[in-house]
Amino acid sequence: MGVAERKLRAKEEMRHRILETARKLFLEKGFEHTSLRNIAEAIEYSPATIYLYFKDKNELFHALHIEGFKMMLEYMQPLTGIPDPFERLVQLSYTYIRFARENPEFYDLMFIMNAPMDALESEEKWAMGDQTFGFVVNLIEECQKTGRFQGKNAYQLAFHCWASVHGLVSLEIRQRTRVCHDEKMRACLVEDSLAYFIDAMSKL
Amino acid sequence: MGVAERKLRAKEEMRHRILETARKLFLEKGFEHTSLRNIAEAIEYSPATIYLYFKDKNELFHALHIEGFKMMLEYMQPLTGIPDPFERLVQLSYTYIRFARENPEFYDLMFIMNAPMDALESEEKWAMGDQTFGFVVNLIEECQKTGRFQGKNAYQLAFHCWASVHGLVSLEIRQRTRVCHDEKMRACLVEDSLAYFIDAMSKL
DNA sequence: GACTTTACTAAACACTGTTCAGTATATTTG
DNA sequence: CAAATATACTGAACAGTGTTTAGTAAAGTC
Repeated sequence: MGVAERKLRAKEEMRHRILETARKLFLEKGFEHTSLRNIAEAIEYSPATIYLYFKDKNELFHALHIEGFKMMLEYMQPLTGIPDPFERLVQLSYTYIRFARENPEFYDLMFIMNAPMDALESEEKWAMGDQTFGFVVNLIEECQKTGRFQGKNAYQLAFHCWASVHGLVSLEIRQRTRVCHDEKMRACLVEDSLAYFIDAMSKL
Repeated sequence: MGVAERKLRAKEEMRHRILETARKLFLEKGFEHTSLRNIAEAIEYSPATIYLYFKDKNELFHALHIEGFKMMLEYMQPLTGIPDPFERLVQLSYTYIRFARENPEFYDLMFIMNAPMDALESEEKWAMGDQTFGFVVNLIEECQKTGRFQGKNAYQLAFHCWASVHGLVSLEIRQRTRVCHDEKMRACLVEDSLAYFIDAMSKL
């Protein structure tokens, strides 16, 4: 019964091809300016075909949402080599910002846009986000083992870290750093603010 | 020549009417789900009429963008009564969060969405944002007069404050606080994180 | 009363996401 | 092998979007 398997493989391949093309177009022209018809044209199929592989545009978004988290986890991988957990936390902040800057469209999709959140009612879909957040929680807990952050809730503190760095990154991505007219200062606005945050964490 | 004046008044009134209706619909159904045709129908005019008063949808957005900042400044007004500048800064954070929670659609438009930013190439359009940001910068400078934040750049520090609070608020608005499954903890995630921030500022 | 300006609109254009009847091909069955 | 069925795909349509333009009817000016 090799036929059924071949068909299944072809089906998955097609799904993959749609996803690859979607990602390419999204990164080229941004999410707002990429339509299903654009993607369909790129893969040389009719728009209706996409609906045979994805429920709707949101499901396509969500698939990329997951891809984004996988990418981010790859960014985080090298950090496991750093022995001191607090230094690992510091480097995590830098890596997070680097990920956001190198993949602004993905960052947008993962943490700013609300479109892919609509479909995220079912629990299991949160798996990737949970895993990434869990990464931070673990890090905080390891810091606590070395005597840091005593008596603090690890989840609470992880959220605090996330929000602090996200605040910087999201303002930059959405061009709100322009309130600072001095171009030289604007260039290091995020870095300097991050330094304040890290300093505060070290004193916590 | 009262005719020209009356016409001008009527023109402004119409502009106002469109804006009021747009705001009402935006707040009712959200930005994504409000079209120019919806607005046109509500004011009982043709969609094309709106284009006689606003260059395009972005200009309409931008007008509401300004309204949002005016609202926000009103929220901030009572704070001037607080004598201690640091306490004023603390209360500013609370007020900022309250504004965001009471007017999530406006907050979205002002600080998260990128649609209205497209049109914001010309300098003068930044006036309202500048004024609000200036409010924070002044506050930091007043704190410095009482001995706080010595040797720090006021603009830099103001951005840090803004980003810290924005990080919290934007994650909440875009439903990313859901990574925390414990409902009880989720309820005070933002407040507790803000407490960390304020504590850090007091020690700076 | 004729001329011009103003305010407005119907209709179209080029898009968007989405659905569905229909078709051509591939596979299974008698 | 031929007939029946299942699969993969599409053209065309639907209902919506922002935007433009030609044309109209009323108001104001001379």
